[in-house]
Amino acid sequence: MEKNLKSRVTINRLCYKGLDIFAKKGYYNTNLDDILKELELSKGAFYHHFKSKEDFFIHIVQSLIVQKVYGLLIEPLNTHEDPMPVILESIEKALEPNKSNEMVYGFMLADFLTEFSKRNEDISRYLKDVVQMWEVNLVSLLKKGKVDGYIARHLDCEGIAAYIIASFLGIRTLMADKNPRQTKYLYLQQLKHYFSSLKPQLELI
Amino acid sequence: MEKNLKSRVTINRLCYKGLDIFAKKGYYNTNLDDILKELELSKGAFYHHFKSKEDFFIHIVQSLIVQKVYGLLIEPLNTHEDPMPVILESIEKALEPNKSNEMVYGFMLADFLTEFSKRNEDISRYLKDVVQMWEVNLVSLLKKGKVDGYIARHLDCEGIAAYIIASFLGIRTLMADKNPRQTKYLYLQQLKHYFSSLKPQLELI
DNA sequence: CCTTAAACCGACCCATAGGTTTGTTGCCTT
DNA sequence: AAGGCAACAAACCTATGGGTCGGTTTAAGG
Repeated sequence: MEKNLKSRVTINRLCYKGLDIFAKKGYYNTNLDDILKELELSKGAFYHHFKSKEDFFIHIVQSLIVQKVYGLLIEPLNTHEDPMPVILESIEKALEPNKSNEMVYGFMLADFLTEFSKRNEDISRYLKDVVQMWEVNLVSLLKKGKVDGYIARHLDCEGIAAYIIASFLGIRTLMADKNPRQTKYLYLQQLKHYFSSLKPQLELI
Repeated sequence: MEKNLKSRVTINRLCYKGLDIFAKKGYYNTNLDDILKELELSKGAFYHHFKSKEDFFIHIVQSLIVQKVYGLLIEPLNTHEDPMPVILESIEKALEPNKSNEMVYGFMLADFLTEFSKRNEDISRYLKDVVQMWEVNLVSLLKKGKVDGYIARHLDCEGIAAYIIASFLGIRTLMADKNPRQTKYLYLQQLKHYFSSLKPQLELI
């Protein structure tokens, strides 16, 4: 195989498998051999492509995680309809278990955020950037929704966005145990209910 | 000093300082020497009182954390008034930074839950028990609130409780960065708003 | 071909941190 | 007062895991 191509293939295999295992077991609870063994690669191969475990993970964040969050939570927001059902649907999709690989229950931003928040400020920053990207887009959509008459005028869009994000990050903690399907269902029901309370009271106009 | 008393004093000092540092830096990012150095104690002292680091933490959970959660989030629920302001106030208190020691922003159940969820099933179980204790009491109070006419009849108390807990666990992740006071304020505003949407619609009766 | 460098191998290094062991101090009982 | 055991000190052991380094294979170019 062509050198350059082979290199990219190896890097890709490392990143996907890395994210898979990191998401399942956590970053600090995963050692490189866990990943390398499954791919039948050696330490030498790894350190030829990445300068450290940390560098490796940052690469994963910037390629795979950003892309995942963007596809699941941000890109769908690009709409001109009522924002609330759109947000609801995107969150529902993001909480679905992923069939293609065995990644458990959607994605893992919340877990990584907590795992790194006290241990690695650099990685934390990258992860927070991803969340902020989501937040900015949420706020923007909510404000548009306000203008379009889908959301009551007196409400605070930053607050709503923070609340949505908080509940989303938190529900993944609860889904880790218990009946995840059930928990997810209960959560979405309440989110929907909360959303409906944000509508303008038409009779007051 | 009397032997038995001295023993209990040392155990107490270890637990308080341990929880303090664990909460700040995380369990796995804290080594025993970090704790022992500050207390001017030795490994020998530690392993005289606890059989392992894990055993130590479980002891902390069962004594300090349970007590903290109980005092902040459960005991206040023991009321006959409108449940919603009571819940709101308890959460507000729990998110307050602790002045007496330097423990940052209330308590740390969410952080520990995530930290252990993929690394130590035993400890996870103890922590989940604490959350469940909260949940049970929340549900119970909500149901009473329904009977007393503070909450609309058609609503699902389990769902509401799960939603409250999820948003509470998640907001701590957001408070770790950004402006914590501001984030907390925004969150409480929205929680209040969500609560107000749970009231029965009087005119429909 | 035959050199060169990228891609990779795998043994090795070494810092970290949980846990052990041996020894010392001092209260408490008899 | 003397033995004994609880409470601690501190040197030591050892597994783990990130990172290194010299060597080997393989593809690209002259």
